[in-house]
Amino acid sequence: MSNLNIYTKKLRESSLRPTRQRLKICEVLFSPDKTFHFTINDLTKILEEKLSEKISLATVYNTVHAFKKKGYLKEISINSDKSYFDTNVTDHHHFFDEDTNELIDCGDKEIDSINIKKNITGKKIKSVEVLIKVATDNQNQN
Amino acid sequence: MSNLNIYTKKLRESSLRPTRQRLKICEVLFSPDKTFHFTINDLTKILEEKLSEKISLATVYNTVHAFKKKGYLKEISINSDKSYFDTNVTDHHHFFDEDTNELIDCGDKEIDSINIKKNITGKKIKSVEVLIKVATDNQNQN
DNA sequence: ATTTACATTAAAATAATTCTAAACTGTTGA
DNA sequence: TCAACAGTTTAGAATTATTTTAATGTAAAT
Ligand SMILES: [Mn+2]
Ligand SMILES: [Mn+2]
Ligand SMILES: [Zn+2]
Ligand SMILES: [Zn+2]
Repeated sequence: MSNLNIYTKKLRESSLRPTRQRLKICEVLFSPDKTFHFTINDLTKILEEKLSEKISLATVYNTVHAFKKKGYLKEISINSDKSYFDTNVTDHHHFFDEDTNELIDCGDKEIDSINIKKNITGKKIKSVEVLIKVATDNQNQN
Repeated sequence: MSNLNIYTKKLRESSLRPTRQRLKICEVLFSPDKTFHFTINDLTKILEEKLSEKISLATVYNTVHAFKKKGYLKEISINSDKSYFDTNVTDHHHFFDEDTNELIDCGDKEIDSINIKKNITGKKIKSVEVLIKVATDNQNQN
């Protein structure tokens, strides 16, 4: 199946029509051979570079959220003013480099599986994420 | 030592003078026998209820951030528009109830200790946090 | 008591995100 | 084929959390 068909399928499955703008977003998100992390701002900058015509912020937000809802993108929990997204939607954890504000994958094999002994009555576990914050070892003396 | 002296000490150690407003914030944060989670908005509402005089939002933000920097408060990573803080500054993990937007502690004993087999060269681990998102088991059919 | 440094505050600024409403385009069925 | 409809794009406005500003007030040092 051609990339274009793959993108169209993903869009249709997300209840979105395959428009010019959305196909361009797909190309940026899903054609690289490596998965990656991005903010809406990152994605918009990449799109502006690759694209002759402008693409509106609202369209980027809408499309990313639709993909997230469908499970084609994942949002990462970080205390930050902006949201981070991940094209790697498999279960995995993250390092967050506080110096560079960069997310780094931590595969399932690099961390022992999390065993939770408590449960919340009436509630089901939707996700379990480990976030490991790292920084250069400056002994941060207040 | 009286509560008042404890608050004054915490403030001084955070390089803050013990003013009327800040002592009130301390009372709300540090007098309950149980630790709790809050947003700036929560805290402001509590203060408004307890207080005759108004306290400015800027003061709440400044004081909370100073306490966080000193380690008297902890910020919790959640994908949300607002920041969550915790008066429990010991190492522990969290459940986040997506229905109610409520944080629930998950003590160290309720989760096996996290063993990380990977490290980032030149970087030191600052924190390891597990966030378990839960929700009522509605089978969320897109 | 006077001086100084720090604090409080209302209001403005900033920044991420969402909403609005008008113009546009893909899709469908007559 | 093509009108009609439903969904889409967009610029800009609105919203919301947070930070900054700058004028005024207060704690602490002398
Ligand atoms: Mn923040
Ligand atoms: Mn968000
Ligand atoms: Zn990742
Ligand atoms: Zn907690």
